Amino acid sequence: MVMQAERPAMTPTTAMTDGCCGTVAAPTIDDAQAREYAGWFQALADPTRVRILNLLARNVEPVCVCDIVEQFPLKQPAISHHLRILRETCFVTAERRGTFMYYAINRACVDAFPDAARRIMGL
Amino acid sequence: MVMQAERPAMTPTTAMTDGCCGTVAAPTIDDAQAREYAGWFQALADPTRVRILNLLARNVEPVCVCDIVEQFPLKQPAISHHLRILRETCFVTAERRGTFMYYAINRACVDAFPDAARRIMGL
DNA sequence: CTCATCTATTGACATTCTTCGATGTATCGT
DNA sequence: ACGATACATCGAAGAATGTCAATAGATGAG
Repeated sequence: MVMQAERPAMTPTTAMTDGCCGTVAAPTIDDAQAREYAGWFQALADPTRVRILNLLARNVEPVCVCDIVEQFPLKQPAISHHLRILRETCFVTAERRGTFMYYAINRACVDAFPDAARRIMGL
Repeated sequence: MVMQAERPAMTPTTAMTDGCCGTVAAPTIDDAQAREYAGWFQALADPTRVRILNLLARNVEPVCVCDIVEQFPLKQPAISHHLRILRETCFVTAERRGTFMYYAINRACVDAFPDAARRIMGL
């Protein structure tokens, strides 16, 4: 007969669940919430979107698409695509002025961002 | 002859660059740094990884892979894959104890995370 | 050494993402 | 109404990602 390898003891924590070889605190984030957070991170998981958001953060006044396109080596449809993703995750807002679309950072959403990090990683 | 549409005036900001129709502050994050930040966000852009990180954050003591596998509806190779991504982005650390691998949150890296958000979005 | 256990890696497959060119839509000026 | 400009959307190609089954590597017991 072969013995199961012994695991060192662990200090107790709250909200325990039985593990295959010990006792471990389960995650506090359910799958739905994890998907939401992952979606937010996903929106920032592209260098172009990071830089677009940084550009908008540095401009108090909204910025039009043509001005954004000029700052990147990408064509207008690609920039528009990235702006849409940032809009759909509420990181930026869009506003029409004549034929121009003006994008601005959405402080309400961006300021709430660190809370997610805190809830996930317990910062 | 067709006139170019007029754009409303914008308030001056620092570090100006000429835009197609106005003046806009350029991003302060270069492409290399944006790629690094995007890589960090990419590592968190999956619900399973978010929950794994949350699980590890809630356990002061390192947790072995089998205990992690038990908390998710995924097979061990998939969990191992996610752990590797979290390890390569320095969010977690790994340590061997016998045949078991123990994973723990990497506070040094996680605590530095909000700084990135601040640098990008000027929080 | 040999076997059993725990974890990592590989290969394959489906899905999603990024980008582009082409086209559609909205708005303004004439 | 017409044409021009600014932006969004569509369709497609190539790359990257997530998952599993199968396999390989590492470690400890006997």
